[in-house]
Amino acid sequence: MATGRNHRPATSRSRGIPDATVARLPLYLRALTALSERSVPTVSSEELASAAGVNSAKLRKDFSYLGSYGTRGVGYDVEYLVYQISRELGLTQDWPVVIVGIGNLGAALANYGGFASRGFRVAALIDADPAMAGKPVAGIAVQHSDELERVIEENGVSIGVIATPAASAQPVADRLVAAGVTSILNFAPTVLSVPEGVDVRKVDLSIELQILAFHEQRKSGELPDDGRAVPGTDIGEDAGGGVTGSPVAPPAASVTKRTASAAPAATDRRGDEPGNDGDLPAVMPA
Amino acid sequence: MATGRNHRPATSRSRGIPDATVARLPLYLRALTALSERSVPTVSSEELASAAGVNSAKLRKDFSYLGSYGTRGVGYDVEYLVYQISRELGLTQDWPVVIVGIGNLGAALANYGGFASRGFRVAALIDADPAMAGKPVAGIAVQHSDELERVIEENGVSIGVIATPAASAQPVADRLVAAGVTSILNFAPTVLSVPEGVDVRKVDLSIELQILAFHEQRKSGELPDDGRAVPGTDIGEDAGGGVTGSPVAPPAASVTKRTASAAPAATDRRGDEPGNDGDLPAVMPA
DNA sequence: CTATCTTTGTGCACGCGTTCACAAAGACAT
DNA sequence: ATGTCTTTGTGAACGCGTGCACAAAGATAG
Ligand SMILES: NC(=O)c1ccc[n+]([C@@H]2O[C@H](COP(=O)([O-])OP(=O)(O)OC[C@H]3O[C@@H](n4cnc5c(N)ncnc54)[C@H](O)[C@@H]3O)[C@@H](O)[C@H]2O)c1
Ligand SMILES: NC(=O)c1ccc[n+]([C@@H]2O[C@H](COP(=O)([O-])OP(=O)(O)OC[C@H]3O[C@@H](n4cnc5c(N)ncnc54)[C@H](O)[C@@H]3O)[C@@H](O)[C@H]2O)c1
Repeated sequence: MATGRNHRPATSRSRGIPDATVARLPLYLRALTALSERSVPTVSSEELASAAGVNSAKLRKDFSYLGSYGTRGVGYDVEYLVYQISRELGLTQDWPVVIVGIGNLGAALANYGGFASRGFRVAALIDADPAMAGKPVAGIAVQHSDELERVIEENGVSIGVIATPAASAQPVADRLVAAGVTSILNFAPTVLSVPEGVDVRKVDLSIELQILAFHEQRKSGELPDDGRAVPGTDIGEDAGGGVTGSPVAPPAASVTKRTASAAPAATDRRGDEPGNDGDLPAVMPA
Repeated sequence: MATGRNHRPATSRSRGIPDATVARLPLYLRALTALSERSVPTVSSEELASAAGVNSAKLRKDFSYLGSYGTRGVGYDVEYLVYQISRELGLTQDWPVVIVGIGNLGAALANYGGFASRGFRVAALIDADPAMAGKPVAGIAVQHSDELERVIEENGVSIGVIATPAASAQPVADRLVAAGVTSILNFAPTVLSVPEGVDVRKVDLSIELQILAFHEQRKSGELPDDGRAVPGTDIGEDAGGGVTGSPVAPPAASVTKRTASAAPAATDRRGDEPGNDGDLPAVMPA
């Protein structure tokens, strides 16, 4: 999921390419680029789908939204398809990008080669720390936040990347938008509020890990139901596991007659067995 | 959101929580944690939904999968909900994690505080470069790849993070899986092939930017070649981004009578309008 | 030109996810 | 108790995305 979006007609897609398809185009493009470098002239939907890690029917349907670029009995012309997808994604033009917040992550992003190779050009690196100003990162001198608006306007930047601490993300986003940016890639763990017409996509490592943890818990616990899954991973016993600290207070009655509703909660759970309300020592958040 | 699903029969979710909901739980948890720190006792679905950037009806339905933890006429008990969601996500236990590939990105990840704050503990940092061995990154000494299997087994690691170059990703994934890892977060731009039962989530900056570029292109009104102009979105934008270079080579008839189909492609495109922002997952299962 | 084989393009059905809308639960006042 | 007001929990409708299955297009061989 991308962002904390709120605007969205929902029934607005009257002609465009489905969002799900757009999200896969870069995947196909990557696979096609690899084929192109090996001078492979054509590929079947089956081969390409396999390389991209998707279902071949899905791939064909995706391409059908772009038009009929394949040849029955043969497959797709690699070079031609690379061009068509690039064009559709808007990669046939140069996209200047600004990265705001040149800390650990921002610096890594600035050094990332995947930028330039796809038509994205780092127009500027911005940081609020005066001590950073002038320092070269990835061959580009970091500029102070004061330069933000000027840089955006002078370079016609429409895409901004936020890699500042969470607390600064919204203010930075506001400035980016005010200066003309209409697309933001946010790495800070916060929900950004932006005006209609501005796209925000977010990348949150913490969320990804939590999703993995959820599934991991099911695997080890083996109980699909309500979960008081128990540790003891399948693999070699976990020494490190176990209860460490106890940042979070156990359920317990914190307010009102919560105590009552804690047990009765079993009344609604679908197929699960009652009497659980499992209470394990809590370890976590902050 | 969570769209492309591959393994995980989808139907196997039996009485489980929908994937889309699982993906949002961390979002709710973050918002709730913030409220908790401000000692707010209860929240209504409306308030919390707003803080998490989602629709209130969706939030209520999401919570309904966990059970009936709200009180009509009042809302949800913050502390209680924090605990329930943490438990459901498996955050009440400690998850040791290994990061493989301590380069620009790997080092940034190692320094990321969002790890520990959610119950994830960096058990080890692994890199193939002998020169890196022993060097401390984020307070932890980097270990050579040879130690990979031992570290995983000794710590009962079940979650691995790959931050190596694309070419090394698959081999690293194979070793992780062979050693017992069953969940992988992949930052390398490659499709990983893993056995059934192993979850892989990927984060690809390049793909995110390309998706943004797609929408950005629509906003600026011109659909190169085949498509004609589209009504401007809203924000009086300045066609941001001056067209500079042309990263991608033009079509050119490379095979057969391709030249003909270039124009006729207009036959299928219907009319559409922009405005929609795909809320697809920034990260998809792979 | 006809037959056969390959692979695309897509109609169709199905299931997940989103959203609306409202009955009912409970808080609170009288 | 009874009534009013607030907010949850969820039934139901709907749209999107997925994947099957196959007719048709085109290549290729005879
Ligand atoms: N490091 C990671 O792997 C990682 C992973 C996921 C998310 N994040 C998130 O990314 C963000 C950055 O992480 P980091 O590890 O690089 O942090 P960091 O502290 O190393 O860097 C933050 C940088 O932002 C600058 N900054 C602060 N306020 C600013 C402002 N208003 N304008 C411009 N610059 C400003 C600071 O000077 C600093 O250089 C954080 O929100 C973090 O939660 C980081
Ligand atoms: N830097 C970014 O912002 C960014 C963004 C998106 C994706 N990525 C991807 O993340 C990966 C890492 O990027 P980076 O900028 O940190 O690269 P990098 O070259 O700085 O670091 C890669 C590290 O991996 C190590 N390595 C190589 N092969 C290995 C192996 N087989 N086992 C263990 N370690 C090995 C190298 O020694 C090096 O330290 C790349 O695949 C890149 O495409 C990076």
